Amino acid sequence: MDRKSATIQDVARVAGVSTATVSRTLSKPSVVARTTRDAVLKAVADTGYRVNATASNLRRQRTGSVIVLLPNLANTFFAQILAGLASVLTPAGYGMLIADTQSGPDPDERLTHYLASGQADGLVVLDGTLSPAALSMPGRPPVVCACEWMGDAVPSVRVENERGAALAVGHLARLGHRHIGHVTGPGGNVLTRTRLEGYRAALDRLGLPMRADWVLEGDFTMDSGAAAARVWLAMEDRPTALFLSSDEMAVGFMGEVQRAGIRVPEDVSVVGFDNIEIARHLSPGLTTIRQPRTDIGARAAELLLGLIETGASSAPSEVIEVEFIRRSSAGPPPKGR
Amino acid sequence: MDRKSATIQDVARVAGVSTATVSRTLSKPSVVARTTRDAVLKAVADTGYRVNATASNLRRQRTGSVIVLLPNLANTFFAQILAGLASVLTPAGYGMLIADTQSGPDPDERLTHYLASGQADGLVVLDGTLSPAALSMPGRPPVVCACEWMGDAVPSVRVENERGAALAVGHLARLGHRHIGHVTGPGGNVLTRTRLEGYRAALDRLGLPMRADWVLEGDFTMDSGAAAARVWLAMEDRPTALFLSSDEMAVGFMGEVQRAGIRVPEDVSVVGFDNIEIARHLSPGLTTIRQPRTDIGARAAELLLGLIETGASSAPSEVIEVEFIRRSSAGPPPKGR
DNA sequence: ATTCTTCTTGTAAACGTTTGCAGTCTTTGC
DNA sequence: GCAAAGACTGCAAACGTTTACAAGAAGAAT
Repeated sequence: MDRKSATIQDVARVAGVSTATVSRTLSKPSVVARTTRDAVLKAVADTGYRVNATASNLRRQRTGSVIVLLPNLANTFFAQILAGLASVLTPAGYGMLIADTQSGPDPDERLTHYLASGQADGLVVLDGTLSPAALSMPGRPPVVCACEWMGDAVPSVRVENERGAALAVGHLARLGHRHIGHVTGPGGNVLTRTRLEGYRAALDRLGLPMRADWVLEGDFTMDSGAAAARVWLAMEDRPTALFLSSDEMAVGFMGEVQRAGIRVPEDVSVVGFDNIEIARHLSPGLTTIRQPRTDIGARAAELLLGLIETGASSAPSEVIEVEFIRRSSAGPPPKGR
Repeated sequence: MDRKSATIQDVARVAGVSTATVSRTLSKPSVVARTTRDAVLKAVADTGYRVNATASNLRRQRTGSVIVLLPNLANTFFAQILAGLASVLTPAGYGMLIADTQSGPDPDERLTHYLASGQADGLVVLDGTLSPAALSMPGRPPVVCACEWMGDAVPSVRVENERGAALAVGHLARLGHRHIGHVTGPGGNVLTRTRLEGYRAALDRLGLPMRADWVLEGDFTMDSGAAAARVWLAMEDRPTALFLSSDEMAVGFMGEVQRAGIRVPEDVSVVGFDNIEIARHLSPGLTTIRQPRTDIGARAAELLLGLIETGASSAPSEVIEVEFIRRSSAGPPPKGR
């Protein structure tokens, strides 16, 4: 193998054919004759030729990569979705460019920037707080949302958020709880709204009261879970169980109340959402709603590749099933409640 | 703005200059006259021109991206390093391609593949189990290791692992522990070796016994921490304190012993390594050694960019400070020990 | 006035592919 | 035996930049 890697010209020379034939052998082998095909493949092997992706992309007017826009890379949740995305994109020959929407000043502007920059053949948006308005640009590359979503303009892959919330509340009710609180995600987030709605609807169906002061505002982070715990601790009339809109918040909540001497689930029951890896390693194990994050990523990638190949700009969204995971953080309410 | 984005030709025409001048205005403005420069910049603004990275890369014989090889994307630890890498690479105009070494069959082969593929201007390796032999290829792009390292052939960014271990053991000893165990990382890993060595040396300096059966084998995961806990629970003569080579293992360990009714730190003291986000949210808060992961990523990226720009193939490695974080998972040993 | 710098700009040749078009050579149908 | 169809292959023109080289203009030095 040479210092400089072989080009298609080298292969053509060695095989005694034109570069066109080499290119065709590699991209659509069916159109080239058996014997020449073999000769070319041998020459490819001999020279150690690898197609230069940059040149190929330039000629084919594509970039060979997709951009993933996410709010925060340093978050388990997104990392696993990334893994799912990568599992599809890499084999398909697409690179995955990561962009953190939080690091810059104006997230919306960054979205517009990436759409216009022509740096990518498609975008995956994991940050539902971005404004759909930015997407009105003509001739923009296809976009897919994963987990969160932005109206109906953009195809998305999401889970059954309402049903997840209903499962959580139903489990608590079945254990005997009649005072069930909720800790939400950040305001304005679709997940926040949908899960809150699921919680509300489930209480309604079960004939249980929903008290406004039992709905605490969080933002999906552990810190906000801990903050909610402090609010809960200070309450006069505490709910005996809480459904938290994310496992991270549940972790923060449990840690904080436990450090205050409260026992879970004897004194308070907790149900989370996500089933992050740590959930089963806590003490007690965290009862939660599983979202298959790797699958979500993989499906989103497939959806996007479909859009890219067909040139279509819209596609049906997908909803993936959630699963109730029973562990030990939720139990019967304390006596007398 | 047109449907098809403007090319350098369009800008040249609008500004009434040649494409060469446009290119120069954008890359080294100093060589073009003030007045023409302004005209070009105005034309750029008017046409909404953005340079086509693919064409630019082809001409400049580079790819504009670096590949990050990591063992497991779905891991908090790496995600945060990625964030650090991205914070430097993105502003510098480099894309970041993620490759999971575990997903394929032979990790070493994948390293070789990426080195030879010419898909990237440089590589960041986060998986120290790869073999340095793969790097002997001539004319390969520069490589930098982060966290882990591979002999002296490859420049790396790492933390003071031995000192970290010594801090952990020192703290436990100061609390009065004389029976200090250790849970290691996976065999063959440099971090495993170095931290084990730090643990051993610290015990030695303190005149404390080191018993082979108190050194348990783990692999940095929560599961392996839980497994170590089961081994510890079954011991006749248990150490009163453990230093675990990663926080994830400490989480797994604490959860498992707590579920068995053991209290931390009253019955057993625990110190981890990494200071992952959850450490302060556990109950009790996890005492640990902080590694600044975002910094590690950022430094590694800078090191790599340096190598790429200068064309050098080696550079001095960097060692970043660790910090002892005292929380509540380590306390005095039980009476009588 | 002539030659030499110093600045600034344009010309045109790459970079390594892919692909429409046209040409050659077989094969087939009549 | 000839025309038509089919199967392969090569030619050459893109794709959108960057940059070595040359050339022109304007001032400086002789």
